[in-house]
Amino acid sequence: MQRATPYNRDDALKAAQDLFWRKGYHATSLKDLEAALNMKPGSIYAAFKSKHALYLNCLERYFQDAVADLEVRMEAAPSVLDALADYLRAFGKEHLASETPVRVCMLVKTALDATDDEPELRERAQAYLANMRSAFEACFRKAQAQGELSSDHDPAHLAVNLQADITAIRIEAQQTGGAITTSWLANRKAQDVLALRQTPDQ
Amino acid sequence: MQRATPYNRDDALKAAQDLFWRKGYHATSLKDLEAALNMKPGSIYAAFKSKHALYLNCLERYFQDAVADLEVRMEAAPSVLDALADYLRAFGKEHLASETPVRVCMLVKTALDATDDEPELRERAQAYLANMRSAFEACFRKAQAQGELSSDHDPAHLAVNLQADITAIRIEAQQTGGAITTSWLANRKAQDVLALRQTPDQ
DNA sequence: CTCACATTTGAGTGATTGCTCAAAAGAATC
DNA sequence: GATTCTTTTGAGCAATCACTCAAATGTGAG
Repeated sequence: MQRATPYNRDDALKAAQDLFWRKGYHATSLKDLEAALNMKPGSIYAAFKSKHALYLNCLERYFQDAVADLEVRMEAAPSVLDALADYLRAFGKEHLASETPVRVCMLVKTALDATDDEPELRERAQAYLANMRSAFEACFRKAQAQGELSSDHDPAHLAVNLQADITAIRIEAQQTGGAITTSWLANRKAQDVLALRQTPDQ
Repeated sequence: MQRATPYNRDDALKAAQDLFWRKGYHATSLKDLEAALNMKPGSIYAAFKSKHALYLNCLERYFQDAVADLEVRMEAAPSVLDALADYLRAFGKEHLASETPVRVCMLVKTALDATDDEPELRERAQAYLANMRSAFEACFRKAQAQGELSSDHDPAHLAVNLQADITAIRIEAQQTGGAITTSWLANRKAQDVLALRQTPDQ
């Protein structure tokens, strides 16, 4: 009986997240996970307790990555609206083979896929999505504070709209596999964001 | 051994479609189907051959209903753009308990949920979605023919955008269960459609 | 009523599901 | 090197999966 090198928790979570993201909760079997994590069932359960708990762990990881990505983008950009427009356009870009292809947000996919048998999956996904929405709302508030966005607009509403546009672009991206229609759609939605900018002192 | 009354194929398909639509392909077991269709496994397989084939049958049914619904709406409306705007707003309306609640389009859900193990499900769903997109494109062409829409716009692009907006509204509707944010979003996207209308003889 | 046919039945198929646990293997301490 | 502790192993668990088929039951023709 040979022993594998002790598992690396972060590598395992990353692999599990990618697998769950691609196949969804129900279609992913423990056999699949064993292969992806290179771990035997006993090790998986010792480390993550259950398939359910492992999924929740991956979901949280995904969410935190998403929040971090948005924060980095916002800090680096001088203009909020430009940053959001770039954010949208990024989903429309064809990705190289080495990168992760653009897929539907794992939070959205989870919320859609979860059945009444696992209410916790849906609830957590929706909670994370609400959190992301608040982050977008904060972006628009910042744009207002910087005089880039008229105070006539409701940041909460704009956040709803932005999240909807992102979801739509990503669905288009996943289904077409990065065709030109996706980049066109992303550009169009990005223009909608930029059109919010108020012409100064008019 | 008692015998049930012979099954009604259309009723059974309707029940199966609703169940598949709600739970998705993987999460729906034959036990679930037996209960929903009130049929024993043998009868189900005699009538529909397999779970896979039954799902494809339901998907086609769903698609044909969707096409028929759009056609009815377009025939009844004097203005194409008004009809499309109404179409969008309809997804934002809170539905009464007796009606089917607004859910994510079954075609989209199928395309997202399908794994590489069942490529046919994904392919068929995407083919139906492409067909719907063509129908939207035809609507915009009709609007151009009627002078309601400037010929500057590309109907194919507008169709992509419209389909994206519909998907986004329905996702919002399903997740919030028909909250006011959904109707707000639907109204906003409807306004985008109406904004395409060219002011005559300007 | 009798017989031939069509349809439903439901126990049961092998395969797979998520998951467990006693034993084996390495690491750490003395 | 002996002992203790931690971690991995993988055969195997009960339950469920999609699915089958011989027998039971209804239906229609003569």
